[in-house]
Amino acid sequence: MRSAREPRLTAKGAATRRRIVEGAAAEIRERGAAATTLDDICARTSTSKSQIFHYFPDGKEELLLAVAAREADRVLEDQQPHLGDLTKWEAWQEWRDVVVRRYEKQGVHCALGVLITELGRSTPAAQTLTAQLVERWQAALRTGVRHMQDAGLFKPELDADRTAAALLAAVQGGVTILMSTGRVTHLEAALDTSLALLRNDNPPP
Amino acid sequence: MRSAREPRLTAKGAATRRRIVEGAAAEIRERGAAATTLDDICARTSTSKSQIFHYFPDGKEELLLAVAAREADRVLEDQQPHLGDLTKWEAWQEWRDVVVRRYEKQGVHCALGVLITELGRSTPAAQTLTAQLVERWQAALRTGVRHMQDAGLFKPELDADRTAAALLAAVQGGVTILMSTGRVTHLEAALDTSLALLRNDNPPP
DNA sequence: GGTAAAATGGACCCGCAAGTCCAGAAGAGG
DNA sequence: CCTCTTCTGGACTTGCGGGTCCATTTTACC
Repeated sequence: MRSAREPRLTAKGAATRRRIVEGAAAEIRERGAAATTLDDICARTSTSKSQIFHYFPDGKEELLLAVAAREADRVLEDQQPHLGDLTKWEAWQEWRDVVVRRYEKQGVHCALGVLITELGRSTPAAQTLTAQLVERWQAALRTGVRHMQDAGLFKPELDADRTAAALLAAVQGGVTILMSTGRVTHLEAALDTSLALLRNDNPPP
Repeated sequence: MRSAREPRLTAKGAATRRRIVEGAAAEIRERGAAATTLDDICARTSTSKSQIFHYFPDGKEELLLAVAAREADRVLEDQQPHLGDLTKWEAWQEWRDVVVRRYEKQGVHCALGVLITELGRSTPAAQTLTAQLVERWQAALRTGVRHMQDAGLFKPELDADRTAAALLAAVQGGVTILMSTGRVTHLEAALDTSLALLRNDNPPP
């Protein structure tokens, strides 16, 4: 992905760049993307604005995009290994628990949620990023649904893609409400209800 | 709700105030709350900043809050009469259709979604407003679930509040993904899946 | 019609935050 | 060591946007 025309980074440079992205992510989690200034990020990361523009020539937008990309990866990583191995009931339950715990712990401080909603609509690059995250996440769930169908644990008539979409929406809705109200109950209810559907539709043995 | 200490509004004044709120809502729908400036609103509504501060002495925050309150009411109104009369299967289906159509039409331009996510976390007043909307919406759904239980159409063991929470999360998640991607498929999948659960759990006649 | 309150226009102020610049320090590589 | 590149600090510029002020017009009401 990295263009060959960019200046090569030395070890120190790469470390600084990483520090900036980390610090920016933390700041955004705490205060929101719009409320986070470059000076805040400089203060937190012990850098100066010249570094920010050195590593992110297009300024704030480029930095925010880098943060968003990193957080998107992290969202999926944090659900592993369960998300990649949804082959039996226990795995689904564990996945559900991991998701709930992750967001319960993060509470209202969800950098990705902030970025999607504050920056998602504004730039095409951010929209693409969001769309890719949705697609990757949904694909993992879809694969899980298919595994269960192959194992005879989910009804074969089930539309795997649609089911994955519904699960993803359940998570997303629960998280959105969590971010607004600070309560994790909706996320739990949404996930449990969705999983209950799959259980009750369980084909007879 | 209106304090007695505020200056009394004349007919013209009330009209101007309304115009400002409408214009602000429209602008926010199109560009987001953070990107909307008071000058934008002035230009669109043919007013000057002095009027904004005349009608909203606390400035932008107060105006945004007024917009959010109005949009919150509107969200619920737009779901009527179906949301208030969820007493049979057809009503649920009609409600589902209304919700999908409403957001399909609005597309990514959801002022409330924007406000909840961009302003919800920042101020206590906004958080309260959001919490109230969630509670009112969920209460309506909960009442519907109870009606169905009383009529023997939903299982009596169902937790009405939890079910309502799951439905609300489904809508919210679908809308969030709609706002990010422009596609209504997740909203449909989430709602249909949730309703299917209730149908399949249908107690035997 | 007179007067007090409300409504309006628009110039103005001010601070903040994004972005620029350049000089100098720290590394890499021979 | 010499030199070229990368990295860093921090002062500076600039524009934008929220908020203020006051003079003027319009409306309400007796």
